[in-house]
Amino acid sequence: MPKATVERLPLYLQCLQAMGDVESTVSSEELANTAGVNSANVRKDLSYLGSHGVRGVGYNRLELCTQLRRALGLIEKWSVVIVGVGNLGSALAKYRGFDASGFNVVGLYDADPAKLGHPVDGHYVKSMDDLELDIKEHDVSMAILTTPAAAAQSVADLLIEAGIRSILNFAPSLLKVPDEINCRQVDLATELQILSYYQAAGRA
Amino acid sequence: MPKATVERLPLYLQCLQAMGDVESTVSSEELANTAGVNSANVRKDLSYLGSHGVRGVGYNRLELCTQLRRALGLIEKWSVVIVGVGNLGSALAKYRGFDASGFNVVGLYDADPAKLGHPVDGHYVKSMDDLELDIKEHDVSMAILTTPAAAAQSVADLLIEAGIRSILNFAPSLLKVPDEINCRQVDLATELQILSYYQAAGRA
DNA sequence: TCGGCATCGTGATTCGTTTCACAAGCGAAC
DNA sequence: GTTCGCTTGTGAAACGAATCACGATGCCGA
Ligand SMILES: NC(=O)c1ccc[n+]([C@@H]2O[C@H](COP(=O)([O-])OP(=O)(O)OC[C@H]3O[C@@H](n4cnc5c(N)ncnc54)[C@H](O)[C@@H]3O)[C@@H](O)[C@H]2O)c1
Ligand SMILES: NC(=O)c1ccc[n+]([C@@H]2O[C@H](COP(=O)([O-])OP(=O)(O)OC[C@H]3O[C@@H](n4cnc5c(N)ncnc54)[C@H](O)[C@@H]3O)[C@@H](O)[C@H]2O)c1
Repeated sequence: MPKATVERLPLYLQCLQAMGDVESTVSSEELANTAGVNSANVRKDLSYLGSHGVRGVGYNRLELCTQLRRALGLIEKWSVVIVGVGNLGSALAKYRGFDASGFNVVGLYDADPAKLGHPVDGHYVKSMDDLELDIKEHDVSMAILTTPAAAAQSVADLLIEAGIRSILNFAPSLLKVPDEINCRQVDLATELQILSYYQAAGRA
Repeated sequence: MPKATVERLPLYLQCLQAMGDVESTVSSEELANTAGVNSANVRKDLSYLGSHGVRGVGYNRLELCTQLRRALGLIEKWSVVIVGVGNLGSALAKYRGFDASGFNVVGLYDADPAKLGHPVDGHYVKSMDDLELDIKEHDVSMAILTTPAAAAQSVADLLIEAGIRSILNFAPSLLKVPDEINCRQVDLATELQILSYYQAAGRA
């Protein structure tokens, strides 16, 4: 499946869920409008799911949701750990929306002894020493990385060593990871800088 | 300038800054390696800056930084407001890294009366009623939106009405904005779902 | 001063993605 | 049962971006 398609699937899912239960069927045109893309693009994307829409009618909304979830691997619930329980890490830990999307935060870890045992949203912050065993024991394969940039690479190495297969990294630091490890970078400063470009350019 | 290029410029800037002051000159190959892209791609990107590297030598690191900042519109410092001072909003408010990237948080706003006047990192949370005047008075043109999804669109309308030209939206809700408004979406659940796809697929 | 080497800048090429356009298919109405 | 209108699925075309390949060019050492 094309990379570009994969990156749109969550968007479709979100749009479909936001539609409420009123509509039982949805056309590519309709979905395209709410998602802000071209309707042919929607149809081509959905065709990769082996999805069978009904000509003249559209797609069954609930069935399509299920197919999207299956394609995204969201049928099973993923266990996730958060490493680096500072400002951002605790905000993420408190976020209720992950559950709804198919993820379950099972542990918070920090290197700072002052933070250990401190409760954050029902979880107690644990030591980095517990990380490896917890990951192996609970078969955790995803991690959210919110340490300072300087620590990010070494923590990532640790996580991979412990068996983590996917990392969502918020530290502004490019991680060097093996090919078989999935890694995505979320960089807020970068986003603002891109906005800055367009705003500065638009004014010129 | 191609969209794809614009989205890489902040990355280059970040890499160059991370190199420390040791190197005064850097080749496209070197930058490409640290940024994880192809060196021809780097050269083509930089050529849009009218940047003049020196054949046989490379680019002057500091000069290149300056050119990148200029191209991104980071010579001037942008004032930013944060609307929705909950978990995520306060984490962002406390973040020190924005200053370094060329942004200055000048105000925090929330609709919840219980939050008003509460101090977050030197700023007092203000009422939504103050928003419009503050934006106009201080010539603020960028906003970070961290309200619940249900409120996002109406808050965005308000911001645009008040004169905001760029919005960084964290709420999982597609904003409908006029063409001349720059808007970027950061959706953490989406990121995790994309990771989920690759992890589930890789295992198959 | 000159030659060789490293690296840039960029036309040509390849690749992936988006968009177009339309035949095929389905349901509803009569 | 037949017609009509709507929507899908998909080949073909257009587009944009990444990569290749190499000529042009500046530096440095002999
Ligand atoms: N806070 C934001 O809004 C924001 C915005 C953009 C980017 N970021 C990035 O996200 C990361 C976290 O930001 P923050 O504001 O939460 O910082 P923070 O300093 O509040 O939190 C970092 C946490 O990581 C822990 N830590 C440090 N080294 C560690 C290690 N080796 N192993 C485990 N834990 C370790 C610290 O004890 C601390 O609790 C940073 O890289 C920052 O650049 C944050
Ligand atoms: N916290 C996270 O880690 C996280 C992760 C992913 C996405 N998000 C999204 O970011 C947004 C904020 O998340 P959060 O966890 O900080 O939520 P939160 O509930 O802690 O904070 C939301 C804040 O917005 C304020 N608010 C509500 N309506 C408002 C309005 N009309 N005008 C101004 N302010 C208003 C509330 O008073 C509250 O302070 C949500 O849309 C959430 O889906 C958050």
